[in-house]
Amino acid sequence: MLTVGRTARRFGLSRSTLLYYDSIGLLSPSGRSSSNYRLYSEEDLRRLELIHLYRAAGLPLADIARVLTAGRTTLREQLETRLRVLDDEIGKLRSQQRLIADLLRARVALRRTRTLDKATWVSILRASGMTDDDMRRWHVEFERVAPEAHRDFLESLGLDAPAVARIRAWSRDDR
Amino acid sequence: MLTVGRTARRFGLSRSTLLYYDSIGLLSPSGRSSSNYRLYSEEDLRRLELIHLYRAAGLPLADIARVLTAGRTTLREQLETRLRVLDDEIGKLRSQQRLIADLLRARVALRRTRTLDKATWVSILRASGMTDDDMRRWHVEFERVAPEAHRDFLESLGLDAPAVARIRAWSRDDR
DNA sequence: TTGCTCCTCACGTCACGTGAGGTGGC
DNA sequence: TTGCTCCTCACGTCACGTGAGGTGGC
Repeated sequence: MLTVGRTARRFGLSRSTLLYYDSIGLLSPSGRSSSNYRLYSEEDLRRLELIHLYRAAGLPLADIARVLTAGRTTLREQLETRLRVLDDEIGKLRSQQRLIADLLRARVALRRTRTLDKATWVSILRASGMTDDDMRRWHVEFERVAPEAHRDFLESLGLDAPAVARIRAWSRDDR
Repeated sequence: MLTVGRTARRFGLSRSTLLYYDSIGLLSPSGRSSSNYRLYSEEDLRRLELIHLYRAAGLPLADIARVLTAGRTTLREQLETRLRVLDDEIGKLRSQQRLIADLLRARVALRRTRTLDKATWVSILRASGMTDDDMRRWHVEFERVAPEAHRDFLESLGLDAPAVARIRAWSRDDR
């Protein structure tokens, strides 16, 4: 029977983590000492071992609780779901990386040319998740609310007068 | 001058996001209508554009606030820092993926052999970040507190009696 | 007596989302 | 009058970390 501190140290966890697990009912030590200290049994430790393992896989505590009471099928499902979520999360972080790379490169370009070019701008928007439709809506709104600023912006991208005019007309087009 | 809802829609943000930015002083609309509606000016929108961009790069709002008042050097630093943090985060998620892959493969193996083998177990522990020292400490504690369970566990990994005895002796060795 | 570990609240975190209850504008 | 948008609180989220104030054990 181990106290909180010892149990925590053995698993490389903090005491407050174990207190938290107790408070949410995920892992309540099966005993208490005469002085009301939490005492973790071998079975508690086996349970904690599993919790620790699934946490290392990034499963939320609520899912872990479910897995521990339900069977292997649930575990497999949760792990497969987590695998997909991880793919997603990594994808998002990757796009943040690409965006930052673009921004840093754009700043280098900006040092040379004093301005962003259209390709860089568009790539930045795309990297942040903007679709063609989003961009269209963005132009339309920009043109509708602040046409001068819109023109100013388009020119700042290095577009020539006809190109600016074309985009603005397209932005005013209904639908 | 745009209201909150319109501004939010234009940027694909939620109203509550803008209310939050206002509450923490990151972006306070420069005007209010007669009926106390928030009114965002063109300058506000330009500021929001930058905030949105940096958020898409994953910068925390506190850092964005700093970047907006400080200069390009700060921006560059923050972006480079963020790039390193992203490397780290992606690395962690990748190791979670590897761990899950191991767990799923282990379950397949388990279906065939009714047990985990040592290599799989060790790879799982490694994937979850355990070092040799951690493992050694783990064995020592296990042996110290629950020698029978320790033996049981070692045997469950498919180790033969001499191997189990060797590991247990090593676990009792001082230091 | 001095540390060390333990106990139980209770608040803070980060970036919002979600009501609750109520008031203007078309 | 009916929607729609707006307003200001205030609480919830996720997994803990960090005191605050106090009590056992070696």
